[in-house]
Amino acid sequence: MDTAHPVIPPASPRSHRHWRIPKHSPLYQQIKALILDSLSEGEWRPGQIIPSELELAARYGVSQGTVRKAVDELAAEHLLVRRQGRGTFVATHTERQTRYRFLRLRSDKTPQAVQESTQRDFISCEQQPADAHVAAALGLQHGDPLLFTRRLLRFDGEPAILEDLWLPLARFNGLTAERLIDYNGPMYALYEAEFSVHMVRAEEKIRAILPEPEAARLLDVSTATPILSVERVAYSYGNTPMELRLGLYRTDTHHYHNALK
Amino acid sequence: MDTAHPVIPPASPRSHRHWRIPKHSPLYQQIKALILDSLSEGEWRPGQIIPSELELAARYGVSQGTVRKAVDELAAEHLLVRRQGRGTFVATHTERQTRYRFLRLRSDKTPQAVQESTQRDFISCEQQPADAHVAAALGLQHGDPLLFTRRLLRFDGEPAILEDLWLPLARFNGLTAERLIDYNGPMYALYEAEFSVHMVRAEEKIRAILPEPEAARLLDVSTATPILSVERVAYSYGNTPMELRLGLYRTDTHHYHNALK
DNA sequence: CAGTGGTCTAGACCACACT
DNA sequence: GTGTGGTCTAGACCACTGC
Repeated sequence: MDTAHPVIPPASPRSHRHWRIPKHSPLYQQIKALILDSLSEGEWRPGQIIPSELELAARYGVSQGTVRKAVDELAAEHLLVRRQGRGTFVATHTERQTRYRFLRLRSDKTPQAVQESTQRDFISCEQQPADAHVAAALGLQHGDPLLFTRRLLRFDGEPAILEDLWLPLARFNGLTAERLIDYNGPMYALYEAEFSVHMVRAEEKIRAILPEPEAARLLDVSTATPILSVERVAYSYGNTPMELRLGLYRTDTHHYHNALK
Repeated sequence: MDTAHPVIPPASPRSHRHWRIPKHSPLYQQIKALILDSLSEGEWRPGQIIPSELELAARYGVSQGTVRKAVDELAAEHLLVRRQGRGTFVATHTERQTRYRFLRLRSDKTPQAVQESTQRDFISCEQQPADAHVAAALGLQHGDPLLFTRRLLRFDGEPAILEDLWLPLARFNGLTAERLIDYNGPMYALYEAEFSVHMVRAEEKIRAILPEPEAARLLDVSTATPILSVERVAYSYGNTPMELRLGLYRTDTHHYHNALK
């Protein structure tokens, strides 16, 4: 087996080590970092199975327990998914369970369940240069090419979210407006399937605002109806910002649900 | 040593076990539940040290590794805090790090840091019977006695939050209005110090609203300024709801920050 | 120095899934 | 049955804290 990323000297694996481990960081953290590298470099793609714990242990020249601790943490961070008896898989946003992981808007009537019938209407979808604000949020240069999209999301037919979305074209290989136009589904699933981009985490800034006339019209409310403004930056593996969203949420019929831990 | 909660027969600890473990749930989960019991029964109070891993292992008749896994999970859930070389402690809301764990409002100017200078003005503080809404949220009977409090929080002198708060008197032993009136600090710290009530988690419903004239006046905004409405139920150890809050957050100068993982 | 949590290993066995 | 992750144990050593 090719030891692609030797943490440690090529290494008699079986016997106790008597040479010093370079005590920079714990071994399992180094293993975690190596697995993360393989993820961000695309060695294992979203949805795919990764090598078994014993294989990884052999590959990195450490014990199964050490690999286990590394994988445990990556699973806790939702980067990997363990399935007993089957193996360990690269996490996805496509499964039922994780499909709407970042969507916090709930209906006032059925506060428990996640939205079932979601309808998406594209309002516009075009290439744009980055203005100062978007460039700052996404770590780009002023004027860098973006794909801009505006969509209206309806829950059970009722307008619920008006969402603007900016994607840096340089980070989505082969993305075009046409590609998105007739896609109807969660964006994060598309990113994974078409561009091997997996969103790991996101940060939101939430405010109460009054909508512009155009937004009010689309959301089917008056301009005097307060609206929740949700600005989100989503990050991929290396803490690289990949997407900026500005969502306008109707909270007269819905609410934003947050669990504090 | 008194084995107060024997998971398993009193137990020859040293030799390998050959009797069957009743495979209801993993051993470490049972240990976790026992530790949780000791926490909710007050055997170890907030801030106090709990027995060492080896002591717990002896007490429950399991290996150190099993105790470790149980404690690891409780630490991940912020119920315990591990300190290398010192011991394991019952988590508190009083430490610098965890002081404002549930407060998500950030200044637009200094989005990173947590609020430094917070001033609290009590507006009212009185006993009340529970109405239908509060009773439902806190799992009480209609009419059960509550302590109601309204406070205005200022950040750097500027009004930022107007907060209503309901506490079930039956669950706060010896709580009186007088006790709160001249207290100036985070509520959760007071609950721990005075009533041994530790908040473990909370759930929030967030909406955009227009404020009533009275609220607008106190927050020093017009009644046409949209305000963030944050309804929070906070839970103690046994998922017991202990507190209902209704916060009105100014988001013209601040924003609600949320990290999605 | 002794005592604590933190890391690492090795090996046994269990529970589950696929074939 | 074989192979996977999940649990449990035992023991060695490391890193930190406080006496």
